[in-house]
Amino acid sequence: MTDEDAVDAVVSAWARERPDLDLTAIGVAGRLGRLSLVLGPAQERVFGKFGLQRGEFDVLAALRRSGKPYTLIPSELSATLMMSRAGMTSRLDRLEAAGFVERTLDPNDRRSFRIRLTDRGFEVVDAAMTEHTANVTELLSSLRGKELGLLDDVLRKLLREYDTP
Amino acid sequence: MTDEDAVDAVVSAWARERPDLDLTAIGVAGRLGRLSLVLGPAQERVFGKFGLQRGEFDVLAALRRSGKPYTLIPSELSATLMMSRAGMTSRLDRLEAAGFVERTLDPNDRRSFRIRLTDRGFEVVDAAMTEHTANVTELLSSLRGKELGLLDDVLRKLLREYDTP
DNA sequence: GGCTGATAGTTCGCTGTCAAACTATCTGGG
DNA sequence: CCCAGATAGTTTGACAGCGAACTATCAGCC
Repeated sequence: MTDEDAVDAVVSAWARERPDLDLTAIGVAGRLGRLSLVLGPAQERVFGKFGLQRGEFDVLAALRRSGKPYTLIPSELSATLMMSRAGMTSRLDRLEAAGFVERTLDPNDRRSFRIRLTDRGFEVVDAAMTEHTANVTELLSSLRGKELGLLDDVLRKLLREYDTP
Repeated sequence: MTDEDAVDAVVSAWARERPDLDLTAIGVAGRLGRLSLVLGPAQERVFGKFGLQRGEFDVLAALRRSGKPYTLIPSELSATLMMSRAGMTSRLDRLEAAGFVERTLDPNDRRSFRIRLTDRGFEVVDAAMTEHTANVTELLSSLRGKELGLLDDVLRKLLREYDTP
């Protein structure tokens, strides 16, 4: 025993104070929250090495994996990255100032732009992605093969509720 | 088939563009991130009904579940909630202004304070916790009994790496 | 064809958090 | 005892993100 972690301590404290509640789900939610609180900074450290923050990497990554010509529209970006358009504007400002993306006019829709990855952006995001992948693999390495797949399945099932309602 | 979700699409796009990478872990990390991006706001909605935001609820909850006399020290709070002390100062300012906590002097250490839940704070956090618990149970309700336990086990194993190094 | 509503992006004001600098207090070694 | 370093909390300055208001453009309907 003494295998109690921080979340177990929280749950058992609640069980003592609020025996009327069913806390089964609270423990899982607590672990999920705590995990992203730990995993987030652990990933940001890698991005920081390339002068990027998480959100900026996400933009470059979306452009990179879209394939040639590495071009997307701001509203596509803000939708797939689940953030506000206002936030996307300032992210793109930063990325453009850093020389990682270019804004060019969209001939079909003069309200919009085309965001294109520059050569410099391409190089940075590829290098960052290589290291990010290795880092995440390492971060999850305590799960042996089958467990990782199991976790993936459960998370997929959970996400299905929200991604495609 | 056609059971591809947003994360699958991201992973297969990466697989096409970067066949040199082992993307096994990226999918899991993506799902984890996306899940908290969805679950976060879903929980905040409940807290908002009580005039609280997530972080403020966390403080009140920590005080509440600590049991009588519902009193903790700021540095304890910032440590268990994994946030900076500067941030805790302003959270406590807000909570004190709202009448949910009180700052009283610590007779043993004049650098420090005792943060105590007021009666009003007690009522609010108890009501919020009741609803929060029901909400989280609902949010995770797509997982049938065994799966929930399974997820919990895997997350616990993963967290053990970081919580107690 | 021109008006109405929807859409794309930006600007503005606000807020929560952080890191670093600062003050006050405690503590342990000499 | 006292001084150096650690510790508790706050203040300050900076920043990313959000929602709402705004401008410009598109689309479709009569």
